[in-house]
Amino acid sequence: MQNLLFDFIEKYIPLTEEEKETISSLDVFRTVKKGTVLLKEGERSQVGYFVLKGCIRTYYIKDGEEKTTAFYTEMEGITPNCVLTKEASEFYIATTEDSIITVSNPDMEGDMFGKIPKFETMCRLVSEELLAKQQINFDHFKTSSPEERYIILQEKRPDLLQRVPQHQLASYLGVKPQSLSRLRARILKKSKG
Amino acid sequence: MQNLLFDFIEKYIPLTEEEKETISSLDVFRTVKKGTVLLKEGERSQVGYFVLKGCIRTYYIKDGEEKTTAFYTEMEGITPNCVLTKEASEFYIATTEDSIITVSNPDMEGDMFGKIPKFETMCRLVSEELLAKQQINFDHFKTSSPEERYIILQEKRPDLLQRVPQHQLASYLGVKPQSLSRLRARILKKSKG
DNA sequence: TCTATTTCTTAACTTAAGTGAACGTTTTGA
DNA sequence: TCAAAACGTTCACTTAAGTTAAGAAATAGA
Repeated sequence: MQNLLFDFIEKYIPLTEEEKETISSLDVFRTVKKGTVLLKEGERSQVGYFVLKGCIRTYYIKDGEEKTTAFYTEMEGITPNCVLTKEASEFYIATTEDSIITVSNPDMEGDMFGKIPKFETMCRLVSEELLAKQQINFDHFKTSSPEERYIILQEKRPDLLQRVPQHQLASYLGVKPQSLSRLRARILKKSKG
Repeated sequence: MQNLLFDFIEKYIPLTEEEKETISSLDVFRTVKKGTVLLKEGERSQVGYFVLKGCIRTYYIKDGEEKTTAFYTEMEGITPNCVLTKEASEFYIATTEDSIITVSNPDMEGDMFGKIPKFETMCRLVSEELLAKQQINFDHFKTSSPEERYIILQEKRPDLLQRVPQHQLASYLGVKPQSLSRLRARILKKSKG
């Protein structure tokens, strides 16, 4: 499992065996059961997550309803806004499957930056890359209809359609579950002719 | 004008006079007339922008129509995805006002990281912060109606409503210009009672 | 295993956004 | 300065999403 993490890091920077030891010694791996809530609205968490296996999602509760806004699967991670702002979190984080994740906090990051300076370079590169990707994602979302978004999701992350409940997908696509059902029926009908 | 840039950087890291000299020597400031296209779809640009004064926007051309997806005003910046991926840009960047901006490329960044190591820390912090903010923004967009988005924009970035054409705002809010007109009329009617 | 709960789909109705067109206003550039 | 283009609003009509409700299917827990 550690190798998955090293592989990810080594896409950005080379690691010596010694450095791998240093990372291993941090003991960041956690096994988490499906449905576990990792962060609640209102909490002031100081930890970020990285998914090695499984899936976690972020969601809001608005007017008593869950609104799922993001899914993080293998080799994706999230540092909740509240870690940076030190304010109460606006959203929840929970696993949607039994998962293996890493849990880290700013102190550990600081440690790492001291021991492996390249590590900060990696974090910068990852952030910059995610920021740019995220912007493109948002752009596509704004310029597409729900139906187009669904079709694009089918192409880009087909696994999500299988592994995640429809009602969570719906808010991810910016519509109500009923609209997602309808929209899927519409697409199916079109493809049949 | 340079002081604006130093003030921004010093929110993240302290700068000595010598370091300020180093930054100044890079000669990154540009004065740009309203409507200037800084990046075109299909180009493989290697530069990022940071707005000191004025406003720039990113837009796509889809089905022959301009779709504006983001505005960057004072003390905001963008590194287009194509700089990182080295692929052709999907979008355009243009000024919406006469502006003063900085223009930088990865080589200059590398230079700076060598001369002022703290500079990389700042870039990491800025990216991390933007990424988290961006995520929250996207979340709010997904979980709101166009009308709610407009009202929130009125509160959060009232200047945009004044300084930017309606049809550009419309796609920024995820609707057609006609819908924005209608939606504004609807809000006005409600507030009058 | 069997029940209770959650999830997904369908349907009828309401509301709002998309579309195409018209028209007055503003901006722009020759 | 003046004509052409771009812009913003309104309207009538179409299409799709929100809402409320019901029922079937899947899931989870006792």
